Amino acid sequence: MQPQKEDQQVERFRARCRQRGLPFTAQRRAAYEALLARDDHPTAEQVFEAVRATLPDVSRMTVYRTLELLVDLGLVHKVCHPGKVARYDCNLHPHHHLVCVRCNRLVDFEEAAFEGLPSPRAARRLGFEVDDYTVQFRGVCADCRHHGERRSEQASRRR
Amino acid sequence: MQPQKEDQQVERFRARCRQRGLPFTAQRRAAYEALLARDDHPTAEQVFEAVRATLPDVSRMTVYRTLELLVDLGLVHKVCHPGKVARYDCNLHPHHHLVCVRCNRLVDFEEAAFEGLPSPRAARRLGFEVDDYTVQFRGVCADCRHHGERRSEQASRRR
DNA sequence: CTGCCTGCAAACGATTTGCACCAGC
DNA sequence: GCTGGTGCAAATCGTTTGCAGGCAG
Repeated sequence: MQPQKEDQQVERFRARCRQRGLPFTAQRRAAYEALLARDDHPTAEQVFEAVRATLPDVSRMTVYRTLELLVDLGLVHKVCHPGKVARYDCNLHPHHHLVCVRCNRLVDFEEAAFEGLPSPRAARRLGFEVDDYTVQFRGVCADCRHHGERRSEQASRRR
Repeated sequence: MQPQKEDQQVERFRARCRQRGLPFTAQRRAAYEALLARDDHPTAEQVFEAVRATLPDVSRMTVYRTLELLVDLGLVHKVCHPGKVARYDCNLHPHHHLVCVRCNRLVDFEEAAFEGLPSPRAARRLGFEVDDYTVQFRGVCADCRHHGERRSEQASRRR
């Protein structure tokens, strides 16, 4: 992600905090920046490790709470995936997922063919107000097809 | 789900166990039947409670293990959702999801408009072999729009 | 008979909660 | 100064593991 784009996003975070009357602290800034610096879907623990590089005394708890705040503010998505540890994604661009049913790996991709799907009628009927969508393709990744790899939490790696 | 359909599915489970040289036990049968009896996405704990009705001495562990076995055999899907407890789905029909970003509720729906999407080119490139897909619509459910409900594990209720 | 299954109890690991202190605004 | 944030430690809760005895094939 380009540096100026990141700054812009941090600014938006600051603004949203203001709007809600919430303090914009150094810890919050650092947590969001750490997340923006990655293009995968880190766990809270991974973000915590990254924030430590800047703020050695930060508490794991603050990172957990900040990530939830970001989700609340709509600046970050909690990734839907079959593992059990929460994973966060700062990429709000519409994009899709390949999920390996063997090892739970989750890989992003964008493809024009899946842009512009209509909002489902069922959503109206069920009272849902739809914001966006993601297509999840279930399958088996290359590694698992070759070796017989088993389920693991190493769901998403660097690109 | 119609009773004869269920029987058929249980038979398939038995056959798959045979194929793999695994015993087909009363506990395994009961766990699968309990799952088939529901049309939502129960947690292991919920399945455990249901199995108890039939087999009062069953262990929670056996249920956990059976559910994983079913996933392995491809008879059950582990649902991708933003909560932390595992949820299982015996409905292998292609269907889609509405996910509430506030309360994490997850609702199934089928709609013709989303049938027959092409297999993504990106999958080939990334070495994925795609079996099927689900479209996940992110949004806010009726309850959350009206009351200010907060995130909870009560992600999926009965239909 | 043998291997896998079962049930139990203890271990684990991610996340949450309660609380005293501190810092933005 | 007041409100909410932070960091710590303890608690929670779903899930996993190790193991002794039991059952399906």
